[in-house]
Amino acid sequence: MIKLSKKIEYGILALQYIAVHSDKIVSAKEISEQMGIPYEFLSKTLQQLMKKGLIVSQHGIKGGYVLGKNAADVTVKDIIIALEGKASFLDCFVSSDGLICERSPNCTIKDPMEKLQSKVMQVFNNTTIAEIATT
Amino acid sequence: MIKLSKKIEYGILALQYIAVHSDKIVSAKEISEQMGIPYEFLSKTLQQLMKKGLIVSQHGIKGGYVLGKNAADVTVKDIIIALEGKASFLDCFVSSDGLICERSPNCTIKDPMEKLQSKVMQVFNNTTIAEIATT
DNA sequence: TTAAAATCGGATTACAATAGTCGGATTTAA
DNA sequence: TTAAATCCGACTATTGTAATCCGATTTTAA
Ligand code: FES
Ligand code: FES
Repeated sequence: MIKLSKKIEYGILALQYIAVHSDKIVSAKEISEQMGIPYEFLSKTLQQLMKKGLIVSQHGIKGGYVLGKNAADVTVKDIIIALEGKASFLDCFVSSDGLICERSPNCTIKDPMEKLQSKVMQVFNNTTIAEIATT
Repeated sequence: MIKLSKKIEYGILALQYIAVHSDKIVSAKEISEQMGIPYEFLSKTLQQLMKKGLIVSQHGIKGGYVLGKNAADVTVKDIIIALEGKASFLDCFVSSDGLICERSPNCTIKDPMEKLQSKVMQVFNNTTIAEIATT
């Protein structure tokens, strides 16, 4: 299905929460409770976002997370890539890893599908956490 | 993952093939062989498209499929809905079935996400089989 | 110095969706 | 009457998602 995964959903909710409460450090526990997200799963998601630099972590008691970059510079596409590694519609369109579809040489839908994909990615790339946090 | 399912991929490939060969009736077997799609799975997919009127079937020997409507009037969104029932990003955004997300009453991402979704759906709705078949 | 509260991270499990298969019934042209 | 096709339900296999478990490490503060 053309559906955003729970992980993406949680990631957006968390980033939005962190952006809204940018005056303090927020813990995974706080986000989990306030947003109704399973704690362990959320922790994993936050750790991934941290590794990609979207948020910065503070260890130890009184620790938690703050944004790693300006909310206006974090797009939904960034979040998807941070949490799922890539954002592409068809496996054969991921040119980076050496995947070659058996239809590839003379595929009849490749070009139009790539166009479609790039249009959708533009949409994802034009929606930022700042927008989501203020709307 | 934000990925089109094989079923959608096969559906697009098949519809495009049928559109290109609109001078004749094409069988599931022909599409299967020409496009490299598992026959049984493709058959199921074609039957679904038939039920939704995107293609018309002809029983018996010398049977097969032709388009059920003008190729310019069949969008990628139509195909997704025909094969997966709906096209939506988050379960809580499917207002038709009575799903209510526990965050729903005062959800902080609902509005911006709905906007995002409608933009993406516009893209899907602006790409037709006619375009895919001729590009 | 010690305890508490937090992040970190690997491994594992449970569940759901996708992808594909099988067997048989029905239709239709030759 | 036979062959080639659609039709249809049930089934299986595989993958991906979602969630959990357990322990280690870091840091603050009493
Ligand atoms: S290249 Fe794989 S379907 Fe076109
Ligand atoms: S209504 Fe479900 S996440 Fe917003």
